[in-house]
Parts: sequence; structure tokens; C-alpha cells
Amino acid sequence: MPPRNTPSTRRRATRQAPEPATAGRELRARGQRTQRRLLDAAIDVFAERGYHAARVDDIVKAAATSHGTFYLYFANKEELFTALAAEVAEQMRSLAGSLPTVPPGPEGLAVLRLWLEQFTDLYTRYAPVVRAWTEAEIAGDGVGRIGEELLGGFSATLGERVAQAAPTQLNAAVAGAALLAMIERLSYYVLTDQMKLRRDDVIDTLARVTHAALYGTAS
Amino acid sequence: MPPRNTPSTRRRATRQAPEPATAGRELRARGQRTQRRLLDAAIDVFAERGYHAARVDDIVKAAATSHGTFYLYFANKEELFTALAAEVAEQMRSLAGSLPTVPPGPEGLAVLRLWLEQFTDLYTRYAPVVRAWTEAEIAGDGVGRIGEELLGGFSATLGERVAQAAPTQLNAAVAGAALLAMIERLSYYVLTDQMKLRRDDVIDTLARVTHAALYGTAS
Amino acid sequence: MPPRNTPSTRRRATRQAPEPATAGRELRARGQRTQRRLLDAAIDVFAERGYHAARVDDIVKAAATSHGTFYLYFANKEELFTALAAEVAEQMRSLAGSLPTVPPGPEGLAVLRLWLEQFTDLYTRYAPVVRAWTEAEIAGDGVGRIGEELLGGFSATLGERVAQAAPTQLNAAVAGAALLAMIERLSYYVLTDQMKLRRDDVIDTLARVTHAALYGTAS
Amino acid sequence: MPPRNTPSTRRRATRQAPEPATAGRELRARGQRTQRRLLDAAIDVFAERGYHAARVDDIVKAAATSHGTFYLYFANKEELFTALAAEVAEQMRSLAGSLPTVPPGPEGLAVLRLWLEQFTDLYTRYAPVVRAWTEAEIAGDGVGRIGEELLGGFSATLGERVAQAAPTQLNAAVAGAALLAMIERLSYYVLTDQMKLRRDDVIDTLARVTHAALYGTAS
DNA sequence: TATGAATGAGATTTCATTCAT
DNA sequence: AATGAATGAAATCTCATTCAT
Repeated sequence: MPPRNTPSTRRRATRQAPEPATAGRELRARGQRTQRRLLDAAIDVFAERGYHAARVDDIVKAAATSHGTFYLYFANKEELFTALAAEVAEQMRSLAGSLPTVPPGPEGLAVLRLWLEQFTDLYTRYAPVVRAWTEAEIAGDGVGRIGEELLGGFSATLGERVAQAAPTQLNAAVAGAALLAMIERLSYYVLTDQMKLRRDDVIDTLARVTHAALYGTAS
Repeated sequence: MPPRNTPSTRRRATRQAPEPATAGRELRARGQRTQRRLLDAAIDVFAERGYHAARVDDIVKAAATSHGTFYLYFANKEELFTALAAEVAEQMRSLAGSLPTVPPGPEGLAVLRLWLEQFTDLYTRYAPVVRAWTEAEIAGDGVGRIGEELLGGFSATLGERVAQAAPTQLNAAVAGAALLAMIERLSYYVLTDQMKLRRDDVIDTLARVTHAALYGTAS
Repeated sequence: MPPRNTPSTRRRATRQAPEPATAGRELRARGQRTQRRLLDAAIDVFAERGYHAARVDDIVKAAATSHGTFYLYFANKEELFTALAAEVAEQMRSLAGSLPTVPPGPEGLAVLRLWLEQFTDLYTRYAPVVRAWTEAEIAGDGVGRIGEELLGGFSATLGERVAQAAPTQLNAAVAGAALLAMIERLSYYVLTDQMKLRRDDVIDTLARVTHAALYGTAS
Repeated sequence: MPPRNTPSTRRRATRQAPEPATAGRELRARGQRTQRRLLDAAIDVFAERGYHAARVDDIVKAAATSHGTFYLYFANKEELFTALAAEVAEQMRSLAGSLPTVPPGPEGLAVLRLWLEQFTDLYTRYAPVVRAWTEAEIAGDGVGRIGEELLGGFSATLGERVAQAAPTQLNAAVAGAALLAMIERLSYYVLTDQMKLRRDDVIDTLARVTHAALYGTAS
């Protein structure tokens, strides 16, 4: 009687939930360095090939280490990315917190320009990570959650500024989100060369539109 | 005779321009329908799994057809995507063209709201394609070019409106790009549930900020 | 701030539960043959190298096909084994059912001998599968369940014969199990060359001890 | 300097006789304890995952020590297993030797019950080792030899008792093997929960069938 | 025009073993 | 005597693509 292959429900057998060998364990100095090397190498590789096209092999080569070592520290490429994302999120959060109150008039514009310059710098530095990040597809829980928190925190901060300046006309939360969207995405267009614009123009425009959103919506 | 593989044409980016079997040929009614089914199925699959994770197998199953048939109409996954992208671009271009002059005051706001509603509808429908699109990584020439043209055209149109309203304060091209970035990205955040905002609030806010950018930057 | 790697709980990301491509689907004649070829090849390879040492690569080579094809029909080695196990179980069940009532005296002995000969033949034919099977380690649900049913069915049948012959002295269920254990394991020792015994002696001894268990425990 | 691998000594069966670092050397008290810890940990791990699925890493973790330490005491996993097997063999041999002459009648039954109780206890304690052992696949010479000797010795002892009791009807060697098979395998079924039977019933049945084999085969 | 079985390159992942500390 | 980071060979598995029917 030849067996009918009706595999229906079936799971990987012996293997347990994959866990990097270092799970929970403290790393010694050497391990720390190796892990750092892998993270840095990954940024480079993501920059060059993009997240999806990047192979673990590329990262490992760039870090001058071995496959085995990679899996000692990260269960897979996605987890490495999550670690990187957390790093960026940390910096972004701190930047969001540093946005001061934006006064009306030219001073406000100046304040915004300064802050936007910092934002742009940070964004540029972590470009490959941000790029991969905004590709919602990776959003496998871990990254997704970090992203939402970050997005939420950022837009909340911007929303507060809006609320202080124009309490009645705009829904502060939504306006914060809209401004963030503009700032983030325009930076992205520029960064990925999808649009060729001068950095100064970009910062100036973002500052002006943001400022207008705060103080110029009294129609 | 086992099918011989031609390894060189596989997967990696640098590829000769592939030719679908139907290139140049006229399609009969049945062929038309099959091709359409594949395109629609692809939208669904991209929506569910994202472009990169979408397998030809998924698309083929969703379209209730076979692998062989897929390659009868498209040389590969990317080409199918290009076809889809061209479709979206067409519609987007037409929408961009339909943005009327935005007058100052409440009327202008109303005009913007109406147009943004259309934009949102279109964006929602073609979301998965746009999503995949903005991931710069796919940009395998064909798609990239379409994307840049679209982006360019869209922001140029918005820029013109800015130029008409506020000729001196803003760099029209950059402002157009900034507004597009805001509109597109906020829609994206909402669509992907990265932010939970009410549609009406979103449209209203986008209208107001855009309007302010046009008429409220006279600092 | 370097990220602390606390991967704790984390799962394979994009990939869904593995399913052979043929799951649920009907196979055409060609597919049937290929699948059969893989099963037969697997028996050979298991015989030669044992289950654990057998690589998918070996099986694929023996079946003169490719890796891809293997995974078209079975999600992994274990699933192929499960299919094989089901096959054996089917035959064993049918053999168990064919054991006639065992009368006392020489006739009973003859009946047992005949049946044991059939058992031995079957056991020998499927040796590699049985061997792998009794290695409890594989018992990953699927196989385990089949095994328990088979064991249960077999020993129940033997138990019935015991109950008919010697209703009072022995716990029929346990006795059935004990006899099965003896028959199966002695066959195994012989089969794996762990003991060198003549086939006739083995069959005769098994018949006699079984017969004694039925009619000679009236102490 | 990265550690150089010596690929030839890896994994595959045909291997030079490996030498643990401690070969021939006397171990101090601490070393003794560590080695013991590893052996005990291995029993636990084999019990939980089975021999093949057991990784050195698991054993090392269970023993709360390190990889390096493992290889200080054992050349590889198989050698550790051999050590364990020798331990079991020693105990089993002594148990086999302790089986007294089995008289006919109820006294004989009592003698057998007592001995079977001891056997069951021992079997239960070393279950995982015996389990792995009976998987013929490991039989990497060392283990195989121990196993065959043990099997042979055991069944010879049982065979002698048979010869004393029923000199004509049964081939003593084969009968001894058959009884051993029954005893061993039924214990195994019970131990691995492949069959749920009460310990007392099992011992009683084994005693009765064995007794019948000795004195009840006079047909 | 349609089908689906077959292919195989290439990516991921595991784990026994080594060795610097 | 002990440690644990590093290694890399070898295994598993995936999926875009081809082609005989």
C-alpha cells in the first residue's frame, strides 16, 4: 500500500526554539568587541546591498569572522537588525526629547533649523538602518514595536509643541504625526537620491512649513 | 529529460533585460484575463506578505494558475511588479494633474480636502504596490525610473501651487516635495497601522498644514 | 549606547510553518512514481547508514533526483520516515489480525510456527524502518502515535489468545505484551547481528515459549 | 590568533581512536568530581533528548561546566557514552551472575520475581543509556563490543537455567536469548510509556512466562 | 494556452571541536 | 583545572525558473 502523502500539520521535529548561544549570558570583553564588529559590519553591508539582499555571509566577511560566530550572537539576520534598530531608536528618542519650545517669529524658525540639522545628521548616519526599517516588511514584532514606540514618541513631542502654539486649530496628535511624516520622508527622499535637493533648502523648507503649521494655520 | 537550469539568470541583481514569452505578441481575451488575474493576485499577496517575502508560488496560487503560466506573461517577479507600478503611476499622475489652484481662505481648505480624499482612496487601493515601491531596494532600473518620474511629477505639481500662492518665501520645488512627503508618509503610517488616527482628522490636518504652507509662511 | 543582546524569546520571522509543496494536492502519475522512488531509496539508505546518519542528500542521490524534489514531497527526513512507518504499520496490523486461535498440543505449536515465519519475513523486509523505529528518539508524535497503536493492537491480539487458553493464571494484556516483546526483540537481535542464531531455532523457540505461556503456566 | 580547526577529525564515523587529554593520567579529587558531574549530566540529557539529539552543549550546561572542560575528560560524546556503557555493563553483569538456580513450583516463581525486581530497578536507573545502546547505530566498535558481551553473558546465564530445568525440549542458548529479549523489551515498553502497565503485573507476568518456559514446555 | 514536476544554486543554520586566556 | 569565544565543515531547506506534456 503506497502511503498517501497528506502532510497536513507538521512541525520541525527535534529542534527547539532557536536561541543564540549567548542568550541571557554576560559577555566578556572579547565577546563584546566581536558583537560590536558584527553590528558595525552589518550597517556597512546594509548600506551597500540593502537589508534584503544582504546575506549573513556578507556581514560575516565584513566583520572578518565566521558564520558560527554570527550565530553565537544573533539568532539570525533579523535579530541583528532588531539590535541595530534599538540602537537607533535610543538616539532618536533622545533627539526628540531635545526639541525645545518653539517660539513664534524668526527665533522659532532658527530653533527649528538647528534641531532639524541635528535630525538630518543623525538620519544620515544611520541611513541604512532607517531605510530598512521603514520598509514595513521587516516589522516582525520586535522591530515593529520599537518602530511604533519611536514614531509615537516623536510625534507626541512634536504634537506638544503644536498644542502650545495653536491650541485650537489643529488636532495636536495628528499634526505632530504629519510633521514627523514630512520631516522623515523628505529626508528619506533626499538620502536615497530619489530627489536631488540641497540640504540647506531642505532644512529651511522643513523649518518654514513646520513653523507655519504651528503659527500660520489660523485661517 | 530533466529541465536544465541556467544558473546565470538567477536571483542576483545584475541581470540581462528579461523577455516574457508574450513580448510583443497580442493577447487574446483568455490571455488578457489570466494576466489580469495574476496582477490582482499579486496585489493581494504583496499586501499580505510584502514584496520581498512574496513568492511566485503564492501569487500563482492566489491566481489559481500555475508556475508555467506565470512565466508565460512575466519574465519574473520584478517585471510583474513593474507592470503594476506603471498602472499605479498612471493613476497617480492623473490625480496629480487634477489638483486645481488652491485659493486662500476656507475655499482653499475645501479644495484641498476634496483632493486629499481622492488621494487617500487611491493610496489605500494600491497600498501594497506603493509600499514596495518606496523601498528603494527594488529599484531595478525600470521601477526606479517610474518612481522618480512619479515623485518628480507629483511634487512639481504641488510646487506650482506653492509658487502661485507664496512666490517669495519658499523654494517651490522643495516645498512641493515636502508636502508630498507629508501626505504620502502620513497616509502610510495610518495604512500600515503604525499609527492609529481617524481618517477625517488626517485629511483635515493635511489640508490645514498644506494650506498653511501656502499662505501662512509669511513670517 | 551599544545594545545589550538579550534575545530571550524570539522566533523564526517571515517563514511560515513548513509544508511540502504537495500538501493536500493530488499527485499525478509521475509524481506518484517519484515519491515512491524516494521512499524506496530511503529504505536502502536507512539500511546502509541508519536513520540518523542518513542525509537527505544520500536519499536524493539513491533516488536519482534532486534536493528540490525531495522537499516537494516531504517536509524533511522525519516526515518521510513517518510515511514509511505508516506503511509498515499497515502490514503489521494485517499480520496481527491473521493470527488464528492457537489450540493446545502440537497443532498449536505448528500454527505458531507458521505465523512466526510470516512475522520474521515481514520484519526482515522492513528491517531498516523497524530498526529506526524502535529507537524511541524519533518518536516525534507522528511516528510515536503510529507505534503505540501498532504495539497496542499487536499485543491485544496476542492477549486474546492467552485469555482463551489460560483465563485465570495470567493477566492477558500483560502477557500479550510480554510475548510481543519477546518475539519482536529476539528478531531484532538476530536481524542486527547482535546475536548469531539460526532462523529455525529462533522460530521454534519462540513458538515453544509462546505455547508454554498459553498452556504451561498452570503451576 | 583564531583557533585552527582540524577538519578531518570531525563528525563522520571513521575516526582515529581519540585520546582524551587525561588519558592515562591520574585525576585529583576535583577532577574526579567534575568527570562524575559530566557523566550524571549526560544521563539526564540522554533521558530528555535521546543520545543523538543530545549536544555536548546540553551536557556541559547540565553539568554547569564548560566545553573546554568536557574535552578535558572525554575525547568526544561517544567516548563519554562508552564510559557510561561500561558502568552499566558492570552492574548488569553482576546482576546476571546473581540469578540463582530456579527450582520448579512456587519457589521458583518467587526466586524469579525477586530477581526481576532487581533487574527492573537497575533498568529504570540506567534507562537512557540502555535505550541509546540498543540503537544499533551507535555501535562504534567500543560500545558495540560491550553490548554484545553483555547480551551474550546475560542470555548465557538465562540459558544455563533453562538447560538445568528442561534439558531436552529447548535450545538453551536461544531460549535464554528469547527470555532476555522479553524481559528487556517489556521493561523498555513500560519505561518509555509506549505501554501503560503496572509494575507488579509486569514482574509477575515475566516471572510466570519465564517459569513456564523452564518447566512448562514439555509438550 | 496551460500545467505542474523537476531542478539546483545558494542561503541559512548547527554543533563538535579547538585553543588562547 | 577551568573557561568560553571562535571556528568551519557539513547539513538543511528555499524558491525562481525551466520544460516536457
